[in-house]
Amino acid sequence: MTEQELLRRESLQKLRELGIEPYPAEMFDVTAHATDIVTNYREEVLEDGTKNRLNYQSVALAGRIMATREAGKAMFMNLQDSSGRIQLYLRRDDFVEPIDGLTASQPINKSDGVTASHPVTTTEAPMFDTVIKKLLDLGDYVGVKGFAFRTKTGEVSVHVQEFKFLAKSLRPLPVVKKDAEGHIYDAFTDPEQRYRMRYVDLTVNPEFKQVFLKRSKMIRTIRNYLDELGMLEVETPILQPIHGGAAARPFKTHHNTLDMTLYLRIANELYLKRLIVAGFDGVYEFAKMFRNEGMDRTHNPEFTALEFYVAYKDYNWLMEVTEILLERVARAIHEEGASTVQVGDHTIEFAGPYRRLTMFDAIHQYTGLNVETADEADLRNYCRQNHIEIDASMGKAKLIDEIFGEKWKNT
RNA sequence: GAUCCCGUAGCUCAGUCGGUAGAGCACUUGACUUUUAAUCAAGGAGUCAUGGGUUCGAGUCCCAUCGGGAUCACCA
Repeated sequence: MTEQELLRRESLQKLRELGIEPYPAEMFDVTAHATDIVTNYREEVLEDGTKNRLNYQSVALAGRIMATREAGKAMFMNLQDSSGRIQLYLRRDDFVEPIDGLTASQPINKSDGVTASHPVTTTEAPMFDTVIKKLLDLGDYVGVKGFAFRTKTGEVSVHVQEFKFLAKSLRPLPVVKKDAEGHIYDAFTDPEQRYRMRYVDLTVNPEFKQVFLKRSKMIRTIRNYLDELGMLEVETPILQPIHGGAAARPFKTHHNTLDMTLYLRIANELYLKRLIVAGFDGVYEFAKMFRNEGMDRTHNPEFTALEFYVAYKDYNWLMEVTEILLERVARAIHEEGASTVQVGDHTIEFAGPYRRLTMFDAIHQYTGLNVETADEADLRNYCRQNHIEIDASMGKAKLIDEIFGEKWKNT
């Protein structure tokens, strides 16, 4: 264990000795979220200059402590909950109640110069001095109760009156800091770490939650549309005795009771088609597929695919459905319902109608090659000249497919 | 699968010509009652991915292995 992990276990132990449960089982009733308060907090300035706080005067928030700043007998923290971050303000004077088992720390001997505006108390504040200042670590889950206000530097904050541990964090979190100009320090950027420890990535880079939210919206939009078209959502076998429906290397496993080899599906196509044969007019499935092949950022050994199959329709119908589906998905992931998506320097318009052309026309238009009049030898020649890999087994149709794949899909 | 690059403190990184292992943040101790990359003072923290080689001496040079990244090929 690292030094920090040992220290955190020590603070855990000390909390328990003080009778403070670091992992309470009872519910903490959350009544507000960080972003709502920051966005909607209101206050008015009265004629005599005093401020009147208008809302969020009794709130309870829960989240993780991501940063602390000590300022003498006050303390600032950043609390991060599912909505975002908000600053907490804690004052020593608010935590003067004794704690069983925690006796006299050093008396405060700075009481000589007490001023009226800052009534420094000589009372002990064990909750503040020991528990919050010493035994709290970055990353701890806490619940706080208090009221919203605006600090003199203008930041909407929560003045904490009650502080409770909800779950002590035993491992240090990468600390990402951002300065006033937006420069990011100590960013958690290692792609390996980010992919394998998504829970850490999402904690310290919460903006990536957007990816999860958008994915969920996309799936829900597709599901709603296909349901609207009268299709039935189904689930088909993942463990298959014969891995059909695609050409890919499968993961292999063994069923003990049946004593037989099974494969994780590489496709669900054949089972969906059987359901059409069985009499359903339309079926679809969001299906995890498993392919035991080379992987990179865009090729996951377990990836999710959507397939749908319908009876009595044709490709014209499918083109229309595809247009509508893609446009709906594009609009769904934008707050303002935009149908365009920015990819690098390109803006892609997902709203239909899309240009429609045949495979032959597409090839002709983008390569000048007329595959309709060309014979097999012509096609082979073209492939050789354009460095398209082919082999002797390929016939005319396959050669056209290869040319299309190389020249059109990449355009 | 091919080529190139990377692996040093919890995090992000520096480390010159081969000569005692460095910085910021995080952590520990202390000061500070509206701070915000808080600040100030002091301190602790490392099997330099692993194994081998060259050398008086290797984080540094060479070889191998492992892990990762980028590009290309293939696939979705």
